[in-house]
Amino acid sequence: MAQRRPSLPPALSRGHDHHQCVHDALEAADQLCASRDVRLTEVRRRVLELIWASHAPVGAYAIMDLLRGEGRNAMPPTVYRALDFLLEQGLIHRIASLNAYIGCSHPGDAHAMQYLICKKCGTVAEIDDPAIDKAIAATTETLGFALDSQTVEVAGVCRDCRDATR
Amino acid sequence: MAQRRPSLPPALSRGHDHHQCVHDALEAADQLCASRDVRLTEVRRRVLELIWASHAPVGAYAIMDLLRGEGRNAMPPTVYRALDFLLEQGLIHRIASLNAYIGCSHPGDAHAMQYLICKKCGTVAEIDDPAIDKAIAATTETLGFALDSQTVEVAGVCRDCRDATR
DNA sequence: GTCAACAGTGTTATAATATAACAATATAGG
DNA sequence: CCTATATTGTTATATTATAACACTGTTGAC
Repeated sequence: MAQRRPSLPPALSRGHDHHQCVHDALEAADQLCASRDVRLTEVRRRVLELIWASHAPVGAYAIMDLLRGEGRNAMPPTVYRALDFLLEQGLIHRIASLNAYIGCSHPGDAHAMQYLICKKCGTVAEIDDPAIDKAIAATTETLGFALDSQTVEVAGVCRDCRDATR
Repeated sequence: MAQRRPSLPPALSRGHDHHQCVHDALEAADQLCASRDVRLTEVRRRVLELIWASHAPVGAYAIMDLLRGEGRNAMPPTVYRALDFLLEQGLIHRIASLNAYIGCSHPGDAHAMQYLICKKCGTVAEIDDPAIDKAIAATTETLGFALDSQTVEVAGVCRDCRDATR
């Protein structure tokens, strides 16, 4: 039974209340931007909301199409500027291997960038495993490499998708 | 003194015999392809050699320009096909965060994809740290995530570049 | 309030990376 | 040699991202 299993990140928990996810993310974004005295304008907020529409990463041009579907005359720079802002503020992350963007599940907190990417359902779950972090820090230390940032992208099949094919 | 320091991957060892690197890589590629009964054609071999020209990753279009400089009339598909072949055979890797390609330093061996990317000199060193590997395997296991492939891209400044600015 | 300074957005054009589709050629095996 | 298949050539186009400059809205000094 699901509740007996190790606790999953919301993204990997099929039955989770996603409406709550989105609500929390926007709330957190509002507060974070307020506290930093930066402006979460309408375009930026809407882009963030569209990205949070699912836990699968969304491409910049997909976002653009969604904005256009809403009657906005969005051109690439509009979208990329919003994405740049959200990236800078740590509200979203870019998944390099997919050229796509996902909402950050714990903005404001310092954290490594570690992602589990399900090849079946497309979901990307952000995890924060100190052991991975430490292992990387230890190795770079040994090699005299000054670590700035690290990204771990793990591709595979999530539990729900494995269960579904049984 | 360099010789007293922990041993570095060749890519991060400024004084290393790079001609030897290239030679070894091509030799290994020849043997690997022969043993697998696949053809390391002239284009493919030349692309591999161009990628090995440095330990910094090279973009597909840069390779194309180099081929053209040699009188070949290379178009994008030519380059991408060669890259696809080399990727399939594990002779090169793609650095997703840079959209660029580097030679694999131990083709044929099963290995994780772990890269140290120096922001100063552009060098990318492939490392193989079992601790990182294990930490990732442990976490995915816990979450019921079936691991297919993993990429670790660490950005920072390599030892030589740090030393150089002192 | 008004105006200047700056942040944000609109708009046009283009750069950089990658693939589709089909024709031509080279290679290996019968 | 000849056919099947792998490889390469060629043209066109898709996808992702940025440059450059004009316009608009917001904020703070006065």
